[in-house]
Order: sequence, then C-alpha cells, then structure tokens
Amino acid sequence: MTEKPAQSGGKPVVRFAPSPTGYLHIGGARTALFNWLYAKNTGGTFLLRIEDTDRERNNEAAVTAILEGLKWLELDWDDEPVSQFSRAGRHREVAEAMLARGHAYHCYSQPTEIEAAREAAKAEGRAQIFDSPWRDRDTKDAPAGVRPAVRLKAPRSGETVIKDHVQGTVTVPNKDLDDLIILRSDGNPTYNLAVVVDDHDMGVTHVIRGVDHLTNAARQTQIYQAMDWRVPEFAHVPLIHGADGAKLSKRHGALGVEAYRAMGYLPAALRNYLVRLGWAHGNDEVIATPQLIEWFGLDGIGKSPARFDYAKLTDLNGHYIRTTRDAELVDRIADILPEIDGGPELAAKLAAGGREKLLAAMPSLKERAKTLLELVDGAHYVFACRPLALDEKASAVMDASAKDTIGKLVRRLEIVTDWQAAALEAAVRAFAEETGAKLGKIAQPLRAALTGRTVSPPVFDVMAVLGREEALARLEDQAS
RNA sequence: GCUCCCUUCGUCUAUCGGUUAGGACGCGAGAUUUUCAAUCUUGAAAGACGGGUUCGACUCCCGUAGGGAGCGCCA
Repeated sequence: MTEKPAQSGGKPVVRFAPSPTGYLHIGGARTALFNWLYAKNTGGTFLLRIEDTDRERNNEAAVTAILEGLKWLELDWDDEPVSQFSRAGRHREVAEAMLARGHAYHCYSQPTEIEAAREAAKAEGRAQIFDSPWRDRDTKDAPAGVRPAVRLKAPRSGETVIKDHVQGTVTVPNKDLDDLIILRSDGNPTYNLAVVVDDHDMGVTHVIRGVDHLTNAARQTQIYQAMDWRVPEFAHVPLIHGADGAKLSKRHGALGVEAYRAMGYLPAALRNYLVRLGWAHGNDEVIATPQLIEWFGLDGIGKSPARFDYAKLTDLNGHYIRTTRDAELVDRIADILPEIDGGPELAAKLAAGGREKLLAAMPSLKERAKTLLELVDGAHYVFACRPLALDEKASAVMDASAKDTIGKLVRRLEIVTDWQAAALEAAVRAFAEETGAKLGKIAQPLRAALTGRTVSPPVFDVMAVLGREEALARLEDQAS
C-alpha cells in the first residue's frame, strides 16, 4: 500500500483503531459509535484499522470479537479493516525518510541505561523523560554489535499545541516530551509512528478517540510536522468510569459488548445510552438513530468523564423493547438463546411451532419487560407444561375458595364461542357481577392457574394466547 | 514526582453573565388498574471550597481540595 489521498471528495474520513488485546469493551464501543456517528452525520467515511503491531499480543480471536461486537452494535464500516502490522514496510520507509531529513536518529542506548536514567529522574523529582546521548552524537561512536533503535528528534524548546474539538487548545511544553522511539531495534515500527503513517495514508481527517491518547496527540503532531504532513483534526473524548467512579476495569463493568447482548440489551438502546454518556442535545433522552445521526456533532461532547449506570441503560432498553416490532423481538430472543439459562430448551420449543405462540404473546409481554431476558421470563407461561407447577405466591392464592371459583368459571368459559380477550373478559365480568365479587378476586386465581405465578400479562390476553383448549385444561387442573 | 485535563441533584446531563438552575434515570407520595408494568400528577434532591472581575456569576480569572489521563523498544 502506498500513499493515497483521501478518497472521500473532501468529506471527513474517520477511523476506529482498536488493538486486538481483548473484546470490544464499552469504552471502545462508544469511541466507535462517536466515529460512526460523525461519519454518518457528515457523509464521510468510517474506516477500521486493527492496531496489531505488537506481535506478541496479537490475537485472532480478539479481532473476531471486536468485529462481531461492532456488527452487533450495527456500526458498519467502509472498506476492509486494515491490519497495521501488514504495513510495517511502509512504516520503516517513513522512518528512513525521517532519518534522511534529520528528524530522527539512531539511538544505541540500552533498555537498562534508559531505565536507570528514568529512576534517577524520578528520584530527583524531575519529569521521567529520557534524554538520549545519541541525539547529537556521531554514529561513528556506536558500539559494535548493537542494533540501534530509531528515535524522533523532537524539538527541545517551544511547545506543541493540540487543537482539539473536545479538549480545546491543549499546550504541551516540548521539554516534557522525550524523543520517542519510532522504530524498535528489531526494525519494527512502534505505535506512534504507525498511527501517524496509517492515518496519513488512509486519508484520515478526524481522529476521534479516548483522552488517554491526548499526550500521544502531541507526539504524533511532532511526527506529522517532521514529515510536513497535514495534522488531522483531533477530538479526544473523556473516558467512561465504573459506577463507583473508579476506572472501568474488568471487575467494574468493562464488559465486552457481547456481554450486554447476553444480558438482553438491544443495540439501539445501548447506542442511545452510550451516546448520552458525554454527549447531549438539550433535554433529549430517547433519540432514534436517524435523529442521532442528524444531531450528532463534536461540539456536543463534554469534557468530564461519566459513570456507567445500569439502571438508566435498562430503562432506555425498556423504551426500545416497547417500540420494537414483535417479530424482531422474537428473532433477537432466538439469537441469544444459546447463551442464556434454559435457552436451548426454549429454542427447541420455538422450533417446534412455538414461535407463533411467542409472537402472539409478545404485545402484552413487551409492555412489561426491560430486557430480552425479562421477556423470556415473562414468556414462561406460554411454554409451561401441564400440570403447571405453581410458585409459592401462586399456591397461596389458590386456596379452597379460589379453586371453587375456578371450577365455576370453567363452565362459563366453555361456552364462550369467540375465544378472544374481549369476549373472555366480558364473560368473566358478567360472572363477577352475578356473584358480587370484585374482578381482582377472580383475576388472581385465574392468573395463578393459567400461569403458575401471580404476575403476568393481563389474564384475558393470556387465555387468548394459550388458546381455548390449553387454557381450559389448565383451569380444570386447578378446579375443585 | 512531572505534564495535561475534569468538578451542576446519588447518576447522566441542560444552561453558552441576568432562569423560581431545567430534563432524564433512580428514590418517595398519589392517580389509574385484573397482577406486574406502562402512563399521568407530584415530592425530596445540585453549582466542591476560597478569592477576585462585573451592576450582576454555575457561567470569566486565580488559588485550594478532590478526581482522571499520560509519562514503555505496549497500544
């Protein structure tokens, strides 16, 4: 691959550049989302690059997990993902060019010396930057048999200014930036060089990433300047913290997006939640994706870190569940069944004609579920086998008088010809009126007999979904 | 330690010098109701602290405190 101009016709080119060290965690997902939204908003291009220059840490499974995570989140990218490692030759080429221009030099210092120098600096309370003695030394003095690393000859004085769309203008004194290594002694490029070369060659115009890269932006700016390349626009977004304010770690909810998938969250809900962590558009909370694309902009991103809050995510997910089509919900449930408790059994039932029943139950189910898992739990009654096992509360409801009531009700329901919720309700209400009982007194026993629980969708909907035969049979089971 | 950044209800946030500081989640109360949800009404709940600037500061400046990020031949 050689240099190629931005093939976007003046439109922005952004990229998401994860390193394949694990799954796509929630912070990375948000970074990807911001990039994606920015590309969509501007009609630009969203590229993917896998930062796999560290061969020891490279991991095929991680690459797959990241791509799968992005797909699940429905963040589609343009072109094929670029492997940074595959471009090592070009990176070396650029390092050579920098050497030729006098913007880089060979450094023969050994890791042990560097470490010692850092320790000394720390002890004296100075910034722990390494000042290579080879910066201005003649290479003729080079020790024999030592392969040098290549360092950037960074400016010693002055300051490097980063104009950032989120952080504002950030100024870093050059004396605080050491001569970073751009080529390891084994000839392989390091991250900062690779990023600059790739972003340049890929025509990246806007670099949107986590603030943890802010100081890298200063170093990378120096490389751009050394090469006389145009520095891209930067937007360093704040990090996401765990609920306790501590850094998001594996123990603090930095789960891969697939974990959220398995918890029954919808991608649209997660996107909506994630974008609101650090970005706002007035008082809007539930924002459909097309609207999000229209409204999204770098200006709306705040600078302070946010904490991850499951309660709000869950609430948002409930909104999306209620507005998602029934068939799609059934499909999404089917998708995650292999990963959840009792999922395989349900999958078998779905395959054996249960899908239609679940679909029929969905309208009343989705009104009261906040996650797909709750949906599955709510659907328990649909697939329960006779005779139903009543849970503790349901058994308590099912006392002698309840059984007696159900016995009488069965006779009334048997003669209902139109087995629909409305007709069934009319029949039960008529019965209630005659006996002077409150509807609640009758509905609860019905619910217990029909579902085995005290909480369920409206009983008349339940009867309709179950069908005449099954519903009456369940009632007979409990009648005395 | 050094550099940079951050600080509005418990949480996510609005406010771009003048508001009774708004919304959302969560929490409390009520309404509705066949349970649970949903929905509606409603309550409690915030400008870290100290100095300036200004007729007037949440908003601008300085300092303090607290928090975060970075300081690799990792990315």
